[in-house]
Amino acid sequence: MNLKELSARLGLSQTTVSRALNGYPEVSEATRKRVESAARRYDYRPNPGAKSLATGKTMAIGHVIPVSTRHEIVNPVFADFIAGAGEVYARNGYDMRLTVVPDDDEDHAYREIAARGSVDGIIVHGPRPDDPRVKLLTEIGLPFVVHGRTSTQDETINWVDVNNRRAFERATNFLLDFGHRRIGLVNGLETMDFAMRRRQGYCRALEARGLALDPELMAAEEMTETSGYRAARRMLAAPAPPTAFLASSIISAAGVRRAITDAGLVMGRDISVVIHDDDLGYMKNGEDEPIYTATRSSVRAAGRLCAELLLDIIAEPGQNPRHLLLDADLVLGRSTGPAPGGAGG
Amino acid sequence: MNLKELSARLGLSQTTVSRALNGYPEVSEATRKRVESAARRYDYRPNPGAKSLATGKTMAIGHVIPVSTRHEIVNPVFADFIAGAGEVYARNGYDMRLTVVPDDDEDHAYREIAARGSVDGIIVHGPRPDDPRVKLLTEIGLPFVVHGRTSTQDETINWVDVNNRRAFERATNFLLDFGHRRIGLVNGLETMDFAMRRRQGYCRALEARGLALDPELMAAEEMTETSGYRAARRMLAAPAPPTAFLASSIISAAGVRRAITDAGLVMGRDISVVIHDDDLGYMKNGEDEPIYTATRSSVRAAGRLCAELLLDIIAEPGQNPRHLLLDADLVLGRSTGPAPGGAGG
DNA sequence: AACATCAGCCAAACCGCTTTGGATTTGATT
DNA sequence: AATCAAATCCAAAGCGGTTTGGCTGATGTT
Repeated sequence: MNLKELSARLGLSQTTVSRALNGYPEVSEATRKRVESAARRYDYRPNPGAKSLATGKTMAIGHVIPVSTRHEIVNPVFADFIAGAGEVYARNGYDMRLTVVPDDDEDHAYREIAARGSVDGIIVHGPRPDDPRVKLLTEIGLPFVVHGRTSTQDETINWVDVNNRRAFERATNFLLDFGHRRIGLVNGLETMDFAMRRRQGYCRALEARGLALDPELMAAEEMTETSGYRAARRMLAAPAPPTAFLASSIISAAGVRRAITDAGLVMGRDISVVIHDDDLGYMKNGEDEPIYTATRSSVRAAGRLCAELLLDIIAEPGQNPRHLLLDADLVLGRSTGPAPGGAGG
Repeated sequence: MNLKELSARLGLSQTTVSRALNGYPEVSEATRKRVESAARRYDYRPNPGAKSLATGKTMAIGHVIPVSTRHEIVNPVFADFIAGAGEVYARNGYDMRLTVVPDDDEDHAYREIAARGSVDGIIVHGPRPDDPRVKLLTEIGLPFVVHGRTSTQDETINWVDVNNRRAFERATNFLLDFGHRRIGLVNGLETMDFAMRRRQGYCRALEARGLALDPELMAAEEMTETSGYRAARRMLAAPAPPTAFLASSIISAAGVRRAITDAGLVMGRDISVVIHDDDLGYMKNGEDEPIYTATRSSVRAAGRLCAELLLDIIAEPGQNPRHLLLDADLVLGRSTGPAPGGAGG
């Protein structure tokens, strides 16, 4: 069923039917009711291609999902982020368009998407410090929101981010207060902006207490169980092993935990662990009481916020850039305790 | 840059330029070269809306991602599945369109997608036994491939599935051969077709040896760490605890493992664990040597196969229904051993 | 009664592409 | 030289919507 048929059946012009359905005032309430009920009866849906051609809007948002070229993995937070964003799109009649791309080819993918003009806006995932995609999209003039930040051009663009530095500074201070002096950082790849900030928070807390930074206690790898395991095992095997770990995700924390168990230690008693918890649906940090002490910030909520912000920008262009800096909660779990034989807080 | 401008610049008609770019023979090689180089120079891309309007094809595939209404979780295998399918789409110039939907509203979502006609085909996720979506899509005539099976209409439709029954039957036999007699099944929700088949495989193996089925040893919940933990803890606390577990995913296995550790037992020594391993990129089952003994089948590969099959069907309609039944590998890890004090295999 | 106003509707143009049905030119054939 | 076929190219008609610029008839004003 298309517009032509529908209007023929109604004995009306296409103009009137289109206007009736799109809420224009030049149509009497009586006819509008009649048109709407007919549209429902015949299950009429405007063809999206035709509509986009006529209006210039595609009612679609593009997401580019980078796949790590090195390890063929796609970041597991995407599932939750997408779920959050998808909710918002569904509520607003928007479509989500996904492109899966090796992470060394992202620029090309964005350029491609922009040139084809098949979306009204883009959400940028996994920004690097000083990310070239930002300049690209700004030049093109395609509305976009960055999930995370890019360090340099922050003022001029729209983004939603967790206050990663603050979160890790707090987590580190928490451990320091417990008397821990050697804290192992099991971070994500520090080519990612968020991982860089987390390390900054960690370092800042240590330096504020006049503690030296030990490169042996800082790992930066993909956030997988295996990487977490390897990093923690290496640190634990060193002459001066850490008494606590700070892990960048609940998944790498699983590896950290395995290394701890392997070493014959008990988490929460012999050794403390604090994680950053993205509050993933399928990887909850416990139920009522958290398993791990954590800095927590829901990535699904971030997805929602990014999508809402983007739709808002599309609806009302020309606003000043907007930023949402979310603070992570510090939740207490059973994975932390005083440093064994430590000096105390 | 659109066709009209491009052809004006070239001093050719839109017809000729369009034909040159789409590989039609009615155009001399010389002009084709000229057109192609101009298209490249001006970075011309045909407008997808216009193209789809003119051709009737959208060059897009729809995926509906159900979100559990009960626990707000989206199945973590999607990330990998989508990565696999996305590769194939990218190679073939197709777009992926995602819709995120509460899992009690999926039918409506499919109907909506079909009515709007914004995709050339659909991949059906998470089929239930005798799933109504299959009938719906068949009626509508939209090409589709099911990831998994629906038990009843299997012969008439296209699907890609792992031989789940066989996999779990083999896994159970493996444990039985080791002398285990009480094996706890930590399954996914058995409203899912794949989970049902897994239980069937488990039961069949037990019955083949004349062993009674104990409902206390069968759990069927969402495949989260927490659910796995709860199920395993309950079973371990029972009067006659299991000496082995069969877990439906590496994530619920993490919970099983936590319950085992909590009970003061050592996995692989005191108690055995076999898992089904979807070979998720961010949740690898070890590196060289698997952590868990597992039935392994890459969900990412399944995504690739589903997409390839669907594109094939779209390109050549009217073929007989095609089925791909993938066999899972049984890989040996360090999580299994003989039943303690058991009768031996 | 003459005129302006306005609500309600419509015909036709347009969005950017593909494709049908010629038109023109070229080269070979007789 | 006349004829025919093949090779190239083009104008125009869709595809299914939205939107511009009228047109008509009823109402209100003077």
